[in-house]
Amino acid sequence: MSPEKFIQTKAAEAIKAIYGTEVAETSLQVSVTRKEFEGDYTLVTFPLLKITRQAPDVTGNAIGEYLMANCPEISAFNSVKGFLNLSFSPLYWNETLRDIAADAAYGQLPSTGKRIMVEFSSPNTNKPLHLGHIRNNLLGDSVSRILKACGNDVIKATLVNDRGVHICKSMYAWEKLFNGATPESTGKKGDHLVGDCYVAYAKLEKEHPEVLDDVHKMLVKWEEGDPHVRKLWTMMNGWVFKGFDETYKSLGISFDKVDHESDTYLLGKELVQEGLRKGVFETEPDGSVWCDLTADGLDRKLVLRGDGTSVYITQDLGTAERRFAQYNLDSHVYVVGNEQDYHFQVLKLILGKLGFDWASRIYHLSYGMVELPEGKMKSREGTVVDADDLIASMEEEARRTSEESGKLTDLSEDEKASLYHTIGLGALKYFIIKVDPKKTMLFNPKESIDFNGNTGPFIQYTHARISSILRKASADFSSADVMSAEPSAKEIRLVKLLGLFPGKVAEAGAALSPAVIANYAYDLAKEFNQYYHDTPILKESDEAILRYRLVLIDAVARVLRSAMGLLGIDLPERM
RNA sequence: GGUUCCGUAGCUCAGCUGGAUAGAGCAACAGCCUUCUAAGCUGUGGGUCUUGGGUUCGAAUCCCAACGGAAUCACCA
Repeated sequence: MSPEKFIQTKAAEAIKAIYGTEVAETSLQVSVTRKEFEGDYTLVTFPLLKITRQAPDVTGNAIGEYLMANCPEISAFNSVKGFLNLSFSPLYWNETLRDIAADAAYGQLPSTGKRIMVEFSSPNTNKPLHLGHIRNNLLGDSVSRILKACGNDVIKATLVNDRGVHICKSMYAWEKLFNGATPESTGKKGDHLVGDCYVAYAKLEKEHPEVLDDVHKMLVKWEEGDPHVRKLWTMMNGWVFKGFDETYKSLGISFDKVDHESDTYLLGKELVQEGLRKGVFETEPDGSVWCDLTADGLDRKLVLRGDGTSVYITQDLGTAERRFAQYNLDSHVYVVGNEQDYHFQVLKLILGKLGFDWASRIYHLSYGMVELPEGKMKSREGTVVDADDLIASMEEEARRTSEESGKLTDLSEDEKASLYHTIGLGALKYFIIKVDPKKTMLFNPKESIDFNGNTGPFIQYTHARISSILRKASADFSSADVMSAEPSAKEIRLVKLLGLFPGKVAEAGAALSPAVIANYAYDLAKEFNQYYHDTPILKESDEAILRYRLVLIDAVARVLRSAMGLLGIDLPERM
């Protein structure tokens, strides 16, 4: 039971005993006591004054005394204005630490029996991944891990946008301008080569607008299955997939289910027919089909063109229906930028009108754009921050910092390279994920991502410190008894923070916000560093105290690993 | 113009399911390495929480309005 819940339960008892009034436990407000005051948790008594009809102090003291007398876990209290500050006894914190230490899966919440699909990444195959995609990928990957930790069965899915006019543009430019260049012949990563084609096309179209007609003809040929166009398409997409695989691997991201739009773009047409039968949609004289959403405060939305071909939302309707049926989903999270807020609003509405009860369990994790100091990133103006370049520069930064410290000279080159990757990626991931997803965030390429302060490497470093102590510790603490310990104030603060972890996991899952976990991990690491600074852990002659400390810092390391693991960030043993 | 989101220290961000004197990091300045890893720790300065109303014992937090910024309202995806 969490400390908050414990106090709520006991305080409700107290109020019933003293004032004879039943209050709902959940209506009692309990928060962590502010640093300036004595105590661990605080019951806000202002709202109770109507019941007690007494001054705040009197009310606080009355409840405090009852709790002191009836709960061995409560060791002290003080009442300041409308705040009743309660201190837990060492017994309580020792129990908490013991339970955490004994729970190998601490932070993993009980199964909900629910299955959730998380769709993210969903790249276009006409250009390499950039910083905006990184935010999407990291959010999707992390939310998937968090929802899993919340006890759900999670399916990570992506829908590769591998067809359409934009893809044909790259193909057209390659045929006209690239003289048969291949990734092998140029030494370029496939996705970058195709990206170059796309940029070259944009330039070409500016000078010769008529080429767009040729591109449209190419798209028609693709749809007809023209062997030449299909062959070109398969080859160039192959290059891109290979490039993407490398980037995904480097980011540590994978999918359980990969859909391709070339397979799904015809889905949804039957749903349109069904919608017409149900009277949800209406046909215009030109044969186009619409959904009237004006009653919902939106516009009319096209769902099928006059020529019978699909639009974007048609296949999204169809894909959603297929996925819910095929995987028996309880809900579906789409990680897509906030520029598509309107699209998902419409998607949910239409699915609801079609009678799918799961429409209300579609969540759009809408995240803000990553902007540069000059403003938005634009592919055509060459102002995008390339994902591969960024990862490489982070690794380089990690190498520089590490070599300056000179601590790791005994590692092999492979071990070093792997470590720099871990640290560089940790810096990058944490930098992006610590920000509330829905906020637009700023990235300044001129100031490289920091390795000091509230950063990934700070937390990694904290873990490396703990690992170092545990390596040096000779005492065996695996079966240490912590129940008789008398923890210091700093130690209690650490235990208290450790106790918050499962609640943070639940909170992050409910809000679909990995930032909650990132901020928690930082708080814990910061608290540990303070403890580390003024407590020489190993220089303790009392074996019992030493073992208590080792159990404590081992638990801190474990929770840091779990928390950062939810963000997809590895913590090294040394750095 | 309609809708949605955002506005907190010089900069980047927490806090937002209402609670005590609004917190971190970076940058600046001043300290701490013969002591378990200084990617660390301690301290100083820095705020009309965009503005104005309202609800409340109590508002950065909830409601309304204004201002500023972003996105969107495609037979693009």
